[in-house]
Amino acid sequence: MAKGRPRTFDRDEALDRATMEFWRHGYEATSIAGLTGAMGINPPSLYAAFGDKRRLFTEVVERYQRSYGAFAARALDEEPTARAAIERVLREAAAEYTDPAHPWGCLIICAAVNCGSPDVEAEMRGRREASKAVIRDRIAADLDAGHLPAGVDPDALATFYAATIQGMSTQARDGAPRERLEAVADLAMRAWPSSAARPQPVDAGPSRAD
Amino acid sequence: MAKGRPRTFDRDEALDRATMEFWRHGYEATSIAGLTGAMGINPPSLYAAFGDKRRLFTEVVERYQRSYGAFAARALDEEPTARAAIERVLREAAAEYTDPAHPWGCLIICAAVNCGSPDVEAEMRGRREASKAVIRDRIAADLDAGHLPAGVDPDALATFYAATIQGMSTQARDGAPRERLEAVADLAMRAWPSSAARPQPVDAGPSRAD
DNA sequence: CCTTTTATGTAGCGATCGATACAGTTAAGG
DNA sequence: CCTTAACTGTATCGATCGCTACATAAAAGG
Repeated sequence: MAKGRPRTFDRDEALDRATMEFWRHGYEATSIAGLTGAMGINPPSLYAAFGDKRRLFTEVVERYQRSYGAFAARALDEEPTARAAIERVLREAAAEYTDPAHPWGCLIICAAVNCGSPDVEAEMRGRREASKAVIRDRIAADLDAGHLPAGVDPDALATFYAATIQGMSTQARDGAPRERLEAVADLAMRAWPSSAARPQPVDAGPSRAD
Repeated sequence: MAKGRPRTFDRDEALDRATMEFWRHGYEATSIAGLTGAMGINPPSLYAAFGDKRRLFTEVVERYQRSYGAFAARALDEEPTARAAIERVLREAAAEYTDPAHPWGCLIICAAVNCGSPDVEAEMRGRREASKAVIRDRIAADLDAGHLPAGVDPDALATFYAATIQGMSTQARDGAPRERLEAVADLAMRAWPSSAARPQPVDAGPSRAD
């Protein structure tokens, strides 16, 4: 089928290596030399297989969303209520953002903060806004179904939990361990509308899972 | 007194211009050409007055903490309780991070996320950790004074509010307006330990100021 | 005046940036 | 076998990076 000389490297593995580089250093601070070094290939192979740095980054980000970043959409889709869904998102984020198997924090949140290229910045901002919209819609659906008190503002609540997730990502980047992020998740869930109506035990640190 | 030729530009104003550049683009993405262009001077004047890019950035950051970033330490010092202090910090952050007079978000949080230089990253992380420690100490002081229920974990609570502030910074960067950040602040305050014991009215969106 | 000291503008340093030209290599189709 | 097409390694390209040498300009001290 394929005519010419076949490539001598595994495309998916090269993408994984590139993902780690972008995840660690961000879009701009990751150089072609750094990428080719990590991927074990030479520049012409990179450009032949992935187009250019910009397109490689987009492919990395889309791949990231389908793997590492899929837990949020999955929880929002599978859990029976918005509250359970968001609680699960926060708990899984605490685990995911501190996983020693890869760089800490979220690539979508971290990788294009200090970016000279406005369109890369805009693309990532668009993805963050899209994720926030999914949260908002899930809350709005529960509100329409009567699972939430009337008067709740889905936009405000979605912004709060989006901000919580982004703050957890920053904390993870700064070295906060999983248990501490889980404590953040617990505290954030106390802002949930219905929870104000029924008293809760005072926070006594993260719930131990062992 | 001063011997040689006096400089023809205002050092403080040049620092302000440099601050805006670093604030907008971050440490690495801000070039010497961009800095000198914004400051209205030539490279030799920059190096004579500020040392190099690294030292100029540190001076910018210290100046930032004494001006734009001083509201947090001020609130934590002036308010009678940790709760009032943190609530004020969040409210002032909502205003500060969305002020149209300067770039959105917090320079300490934003400016060295994608950074090839580990020591710049470490310096900024150190400043974030120091700010979090101030919050923790304020909470611990209230706990010791009996203003908070026993069992409260000052570290967990401080991490939560630090994450909230960092999330608000990211939301501001992404264009969230002040009122939405104030709604985030209101929701975050519902995680305050003592608030769980007394029911609160359900969130009905940001409190209108008009 | 003249010397000393500092700031300024021009012009360019070596290094690195993202991206390629080119020749050589390895496969499939005929 | 021969042509065609694709991939690979070397060796760059022009542009930009942070930074500075150098000559000139403008002040104070003598």
